[in-house]
This record gives sequence, structure tokens and C-alpha cells, in this order.
Amino acid sequence: MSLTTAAQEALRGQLLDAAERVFYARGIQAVNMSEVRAAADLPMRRVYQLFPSKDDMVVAFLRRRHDCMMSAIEDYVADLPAPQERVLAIFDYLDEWFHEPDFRGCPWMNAYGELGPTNAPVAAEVHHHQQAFRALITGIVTAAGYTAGVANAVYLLVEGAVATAAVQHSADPAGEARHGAELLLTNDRSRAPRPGTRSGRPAGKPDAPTTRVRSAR
Amino acid sequence: MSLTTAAQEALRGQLLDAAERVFYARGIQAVNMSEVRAAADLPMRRVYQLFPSKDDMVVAFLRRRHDCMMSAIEDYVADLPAPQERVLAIFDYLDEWFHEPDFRGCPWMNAYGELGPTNAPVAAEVHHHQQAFRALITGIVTAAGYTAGVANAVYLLVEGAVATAAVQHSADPAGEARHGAELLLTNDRSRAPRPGTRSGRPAGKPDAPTTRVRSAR
DNA sequence: TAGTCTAGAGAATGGTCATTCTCACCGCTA
DNA sequence: TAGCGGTGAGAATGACCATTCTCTAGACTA
Repeated sequence: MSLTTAAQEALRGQLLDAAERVFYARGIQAVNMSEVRAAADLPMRRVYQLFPSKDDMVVAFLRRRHDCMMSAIEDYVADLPAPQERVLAIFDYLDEWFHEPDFRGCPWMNAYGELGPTNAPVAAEVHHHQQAFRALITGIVTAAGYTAGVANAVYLLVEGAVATAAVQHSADPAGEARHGAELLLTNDRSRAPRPGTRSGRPAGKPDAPTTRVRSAR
Repeated sequence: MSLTTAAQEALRGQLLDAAERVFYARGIQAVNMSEVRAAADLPMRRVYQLFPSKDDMVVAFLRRRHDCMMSAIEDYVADLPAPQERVLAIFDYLDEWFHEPDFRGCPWMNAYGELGPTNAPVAAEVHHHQQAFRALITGIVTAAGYTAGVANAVYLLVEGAVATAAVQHSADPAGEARHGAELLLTNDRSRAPRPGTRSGRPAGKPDAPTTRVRSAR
């Protein structure tokens, strides 16, 4: 036997960490396998033992990042009691993300732009991510009692903010989208929760201002 | 003299037509210069006479398409008298675009995903497009008397709809974004134009339903 | 008609890249 | 110690591609 399953998993994680770093920073097609190999500090032989092709590695990178992002948002929102705050916290999450120094847009949209038309597995992975991500967002909004129309609009605000922040190298779209969402939420006739009621976060996270995006970094 | 300026311009147009077709359909990096040459039905020598490099051709393709899209939206909106209708017509334009059989998302976001980190001129062109496009959208909204916050949100809805429609291969996001915009517009306290007043398009374009996206094709 | 210029068609060049292969070596068993 | 399965390091392979070059032929001048 060459390698225990646990050791394989550790190496796979090490490789995906490196791949994610270089692919996200510089683009998938702009990075060759030698660079991935070097970034992961693994021999080429091992790289192809862990993933039979670059495409497989790309799909795995996208999937792992998807899982990571989904649970991060769930956690971010989980301990907020007020439904409207839960919705707005999505945009606070975006604001923190946009402030990360190596933020470079949506990994899935980037991959779609690069490989969408020529690489069916990658396109399918992007499609899957977007559907699941959308379901997560709209789930948070509708669970707070708002209409499906509001939920759709909140989701589109999120997507628009990510695309805009990437190209403009600015975190402002998070706040702008948050403001748009506030307008949608406070005016929704089907529910119209009054703002200001039931505010405050439980211990473990600092207070977030109600009307403004929390600053990160 | 090798070629008159007018003839050069005609050939340049012929080449950009072809380049736009193949680049947009299959991605910039996935298409090689021989394919562009073949699609334009021009000898290779001529291609490099018209654009000194593939990068130059890509930038020119993006710029021409930008000019085209900007004036198309201006025209689309121009003859609508009611301010709120002018805003919503943006989404009708999107709906028609999304219904085109070869719609494949935002050419600029696609190019940014492909080349953004490695190709500064392309990144600059995308940046420029997004700023100008945003100014156009927010100009239409604020000229209709709405707040800057509403204008920002409308713009983000547009960007989100384009990204979502591309990946999901669906035109629905146009209608969803339109609905979100309607919620924003009809509830904007700073202006609150009553819906239903001053409706109807002038001759030359068919009537658009007020609450639903106009079907294209 | 001889000379010169330019164009078209496509091959050659030089470089890159994903993937595979070689080879010397290590740890283990008998 | 001889044999064996697997390893690291990196070179070789085969394909692709942007860009340039060659060769042939037509158009135009004198």
C-alpha cells in the first residue's frame, strides 16, 4: 500500500490550498501545473496521483471553496435573532470578504468566464454553486417572512455587488447593496417588520451597526 | 499607398464582427488567431496589419461592443416619457438580450475572469465599461427623481441579473430584477411616483406591459 | 515587356504547457 | 545483502499557439 487514506487526504488538502491560492489570484489558465506543484511543494508525480488532470483539480477547488463559503455564511447568520438582521448580515459578510487584500471577485464567475464554454464539468460546478448559493440566500430571506420577489431581488443584489466590487477594486458595493436590501425589506408590504425591534447580537460577535456596514480590517 | 482609410475601416469592421462572434461564443483564450482569421475570411497577414496583436483586437472588440450597448440602451429608453417606465425599460432591454440564442453573459465580466489578473489593458477596458455603464444606469434612475441609493441598487440588480442569466441559461433574472426595481421605485419615499400615471409608449415600439417583462423573439 | 510593389495562402519559428517518463534512491522483507 | 515496490526530482514528449516569414502571382508603371 502506498499511502494511508488519511495521508492522502492531508496531501489533497495541501494541494488544494495551494491551487486555490494561485488559481484565484491569477486565473486558472494563466497558472500552469508546475506552478501549482511548486506552490503545493509536492512532486509532479504526486500531483497527478491526487488529481488525474488539471480539470479535476479545478472542479475540486471550486467545490471545496463552495462548501467553505456556504457554511461560513450559515455560521455568520446563525446566531442573529432578528430576521431582518439575518438578511442584512449577508451584506456584512460580503463587506468583510471584499476587504480581504486578495479579493478578486467570485471564483465561480471567474471560472465560468474562463472555461464555461469549453469545459462542461467546470460549467456544471459553477451552475451548481450558483443554484445552491441562491437557495441559501433566498432561504434566509423567505424564512424571515419576506416574499419570494424580495428574496430574488436580495440575491441579485448580492451577485451584482460581487461582480462590481471585483472590477472596481472597491468594497463599497457591499454597503450599496445592503442599503438596497434595507429599502426592500422595510417596505415589503407582506411583512414590514419595523426596524429597530429585537436588535443586538449574542456574545461571540461584536455589535453591528444597524444602518451601516461593519468595517472589516 | 496600400489601402484607403475607408477600406481599412471596412476590413476592421469585418474582422471585429468575426472576432466578436467567436470570442463571445467560446471565450478569448479558447479561440486561436487562425480561427479568427478563418471566421473573418481574411489572410493572416491582413489580420496583423489591422491589429498588431491579439490583445489589441480583444480590447477593440470590447470597446466596440461597449459603444454599441451604451447607445442601444439610450435608444431603448429615449422615447419613453414616464420616468419610472424609463427605469423599468432597462430590464426589458435585458430581457430581450437574455433571450438572444447566443447570449452567454456579460462580455466584460467574461473577459475579466479570463484575463483580468494577467492583462492590464483588458482589465482597464472592463473597468472603464463598468464605470460608464453604471453611470448610464444611475443617470436614468436619478434623472427620474430617485435617490442615489435607489440608483445604486438598480444598477446592482442589473449586474446580478446578467451574471445569473448567463450561468443559469435563463432569461428569468430579467423579470426578477425588474420586479425588485419596481419595489424600490414604488416605495421610494423621496419621490414615490404613483404607478399607472403617464403610461404608454410613443409610436415605433409596441406597448410594454407594466408589471411583466416584454417577451422577445 | 521588364521591373517593382503588394497581396494572398499557408508554412515555419519559437515558445508554452499538460502529461508522462526516466533514473537514482530509500525502506522494507527474507 | 539481494530484491522489490514505491518515491522525489526533473527532463522528455507531443500538442498547441501567437506571430513572422516565404513564395507565388497579380497589378501597375515606364
